[in-house]
Amino acid sequence: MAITIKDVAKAANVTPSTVSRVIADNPRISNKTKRKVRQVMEELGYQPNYKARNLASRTTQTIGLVMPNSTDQVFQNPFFPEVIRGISKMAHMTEYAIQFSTGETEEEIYDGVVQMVQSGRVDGVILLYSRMNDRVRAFLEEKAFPYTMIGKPSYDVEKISHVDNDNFSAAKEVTEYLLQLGHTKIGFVGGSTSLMVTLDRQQGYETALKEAGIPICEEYIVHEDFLIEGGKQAISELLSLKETPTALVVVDDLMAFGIINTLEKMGLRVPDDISIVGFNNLLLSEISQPPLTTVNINIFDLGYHAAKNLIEIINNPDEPAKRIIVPYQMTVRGSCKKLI
Amino acid sequence: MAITIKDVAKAANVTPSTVSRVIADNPRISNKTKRKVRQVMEELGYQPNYKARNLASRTTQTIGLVMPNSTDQVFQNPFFPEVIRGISKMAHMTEYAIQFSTGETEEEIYDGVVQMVQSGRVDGVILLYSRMNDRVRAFLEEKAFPYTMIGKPSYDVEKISHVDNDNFSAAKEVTEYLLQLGHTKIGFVGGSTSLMVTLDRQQGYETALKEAGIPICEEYIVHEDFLIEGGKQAISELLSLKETPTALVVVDDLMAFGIINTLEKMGLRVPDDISIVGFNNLLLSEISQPPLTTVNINIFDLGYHAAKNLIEIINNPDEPAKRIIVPYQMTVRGSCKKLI
DNA sequence: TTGTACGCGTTATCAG
DNA sequence: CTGATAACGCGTACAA
Repeated sequence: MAITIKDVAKAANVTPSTVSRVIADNPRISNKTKRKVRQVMEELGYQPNYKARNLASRTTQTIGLVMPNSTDQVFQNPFFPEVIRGISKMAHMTEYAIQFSTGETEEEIYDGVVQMVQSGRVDGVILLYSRMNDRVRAFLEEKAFPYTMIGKPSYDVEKISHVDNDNFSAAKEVTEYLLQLGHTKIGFVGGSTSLMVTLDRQQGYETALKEAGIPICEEYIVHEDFLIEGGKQAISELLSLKETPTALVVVDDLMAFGIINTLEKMGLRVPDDISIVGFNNLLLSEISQPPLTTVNINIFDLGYHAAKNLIEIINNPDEPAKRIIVPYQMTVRGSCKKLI
Repeated sequence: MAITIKDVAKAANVTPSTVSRVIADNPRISNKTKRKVRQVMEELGYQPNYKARNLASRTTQTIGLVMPNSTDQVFQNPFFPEVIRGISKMAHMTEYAIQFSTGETEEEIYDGVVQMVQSGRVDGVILLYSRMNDRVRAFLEEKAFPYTMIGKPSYDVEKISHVDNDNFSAAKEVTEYLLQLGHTKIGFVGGSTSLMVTLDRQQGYETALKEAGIPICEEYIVHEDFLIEGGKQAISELLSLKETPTALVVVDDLMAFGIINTLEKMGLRVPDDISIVGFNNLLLSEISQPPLTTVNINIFDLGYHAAKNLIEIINNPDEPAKRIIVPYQMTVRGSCKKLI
């Protein structure tokens, strides 16, 4: 049996409650007592028992992470390790533990979150995505359980704290960049249309075209659920058009890789035959062939601020919702070329 | 206040202990009572409180995951999402939760694990790596705390359950493949020499050469801690030799990408000027230019079996240690060429 | 500034 | 088969 608060109390000639107060650094305990108790704790190698602590204090000091479903390849995106690294950083600083939702299908994940929340395994939850008609979010909302998300909420944007990039502006900016290079036949390759990030970027893309007086061509806009495979699929659709685009805005670097690969198999070259802009700035984007012009969305910061946000919500449930916009940087490399 | 076991007991006209037994599906409770209690639980929407449950039962039903330190880029390796997916699968099936160690530096991680273990946040731990002189392992060992690891233990191989590939044979096989293609000047690019996976693969490489009667050239063996950056570094070292190798065995696909990128910048082509074999078979390896010949190590299975292993250990601490070897497949693609 | 007494929601032990 | 009763280890009003 590990050593408990009672053992410490006995050894320090005080009562358990005093020890408890020392742990909490209660100001009403004399420094002398604190010193003595702490010394005893040190000597005995005492570690508070979280199971008991949590029961008594009704908190867990842990935050739950919810991923999109892992059956699709989304999960293999280096995006996730990187957000988690950001979350982990903040969690460590604030002494929160991190718990993962398990489950592969949407159904399983939903059940997992319900379980996690109802049984009191976590104090709050971060959704690592934002999509329309999300049952998980609906559940959290209904329970009024503390949560935040990475991405723009699909409704009640003002009512819930979240962390996001300005995806509209980012997409508009890259599209304008392609316009400046002389491209007018610009395509857009998005992910699932239920993801907010797809919608925002598409709007930015469309707005840039409109402002340039270029009509939007529906055929130039395709959506794919998977990343690498989706990229392959997308480009074959686009190339089957009578007038093929000369440039593409692609919402994920992995998707862009899929596209570039397919193009090369067909004997087409990037950027000579077609220009491509991606999003995310993965480690690989710099060394790919050609190096990818992309938008660095600062994934680490997204995670870091999401964790910070959530912890604030947990500690202060009645504060107004906060929206954190993490800046992005367009990173010009070698996958775009002036149209001659 | 959520609804507790007492509420259920009252509504079902039984005592809390009976309800508890129904939850545990105790065989000594009559089916009639079980049915009644279960119905009441349903009606009231009762969910067991894990905080209390864990305190009373002295377990947590959660397993802890320990990563190598995240300051290096290792963490951006798609390897991790994939192992975690495997672990998550098994965890979900067995109703275990997953907790993550936080912390960036080795020191922080160590402290995090100590905390996790001492305060009773987890029932067992999976080390997602295996290295020499690992303080974390030493700690677990000393505490006799249930744990398993992915990779070969650096000592007491027979005494601890673990999940691994046969990295020796895999490396030997790919080296032999290069020999068959006519290469004799074959280099080896490994990760940190403190990682068991590096050592095993290096031995496989060396054994293949020895068996072919080719002397091992120390200069052809380089080690780098980082992945992509390391690849860049490694290749510039190798190219500075008077006699440069014509083929390389590289322990990680990401490293291979770094190498290929650097070569291309220098005007050298893979596989025309130099052949390369990687390890891991990431999603990207298939679509990279050229597509990478690599070893598929079945990362998902590694995670899946590690979780299974750990749970068995937790439930049966005295069983002998088990070693699970996950099969690998060499996947020939386009990054190797016959030497003329 | 410290001690007392009780509660947190379950499980486990011992009767019956 | 079921019911009391006592842990599990800690936090916290209330009292002193």
